Amino acid sequence: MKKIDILKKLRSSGLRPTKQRVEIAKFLFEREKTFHFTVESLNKLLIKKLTSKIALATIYNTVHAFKIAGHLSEVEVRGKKTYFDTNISNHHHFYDSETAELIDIDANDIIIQKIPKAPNGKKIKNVEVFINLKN
Amino acid sequence: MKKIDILKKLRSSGLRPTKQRVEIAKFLFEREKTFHFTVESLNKLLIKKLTSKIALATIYNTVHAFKIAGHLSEVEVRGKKTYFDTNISNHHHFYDSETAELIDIDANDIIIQKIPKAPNGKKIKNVEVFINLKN
DNA sequence: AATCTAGTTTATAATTATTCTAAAGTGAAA
DNA sequence: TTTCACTTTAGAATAATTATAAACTAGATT
Repeated sequence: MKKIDILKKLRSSGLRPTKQRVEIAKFLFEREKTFHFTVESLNKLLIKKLTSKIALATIYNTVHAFKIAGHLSEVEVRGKKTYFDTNISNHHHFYDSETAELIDIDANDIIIQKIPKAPNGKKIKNVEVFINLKN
Repeated sequence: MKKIDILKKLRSSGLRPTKQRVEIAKFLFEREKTFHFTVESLNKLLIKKLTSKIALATIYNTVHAFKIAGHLSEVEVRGKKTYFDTNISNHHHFYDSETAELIDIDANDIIIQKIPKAPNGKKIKNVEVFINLKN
């Protein structure tokens, strides 16, 4: 994803392309593979990469704004920190609690044959499968 | 579940049946249906039910001890608070984010046809399906 | 280009869930 | 009934996240 596309992405979702947002967006979206992170891990990586520091609160704000805009998804993992994923397509996860690491599973690699009806007036928003790993 | 069984349950898992543990165990396990709760919600309910207050730290300790002993399971829901479930059999959940409510899904009500192999030297510990609901 | 302004960033304080601490209390073995 | 390892307790500490409010800035308006 090129700089011009980063700007487009931000503007089209109503986010003013500030210096900080552009830096974070470049870091997150200019990559081939999907990327899993927490705000803390992202902060550390940004400190290494950038010369000027971005305030932690800004990273929280930005990640949240990207999530609202649909550019990031939040992953259903229990634990202290919240995980985010640059893969916003419908998919599933392995979770290795030893290493606190997430691995994407393509939606096509899991087929659910039988599923219950949603209760009383509710609808199914999405189905997420979690495969917890051990050694 | 009767009082004598509560005592057995505690003793057999190496937990000294103190006044507080017995009260909490009675509250949690003397019921027909499975029960979902957070430490906060449990605390509020216990305050209503009991005459003497149990320290919040004790509720944390006890719930944790019950979980280690296998009498409770911790549910994988993203969010600030940790959810526990008196249903310790292998099963799945609906999650209604509007009401922050969990509903059990019997393991037999979901059949997974295809599942990927665990990565490099890892094994599958368990598979948990989450069905997120909307209105 | 200078001005303006709503939206943004920032440092720091506040909040919230949870864990830690260490002193006082207690089940149950001897 | 004495003893002691295990528990409970109140309150402090920790850690992730959110709120605050002052300073800053992208981009529209003049």
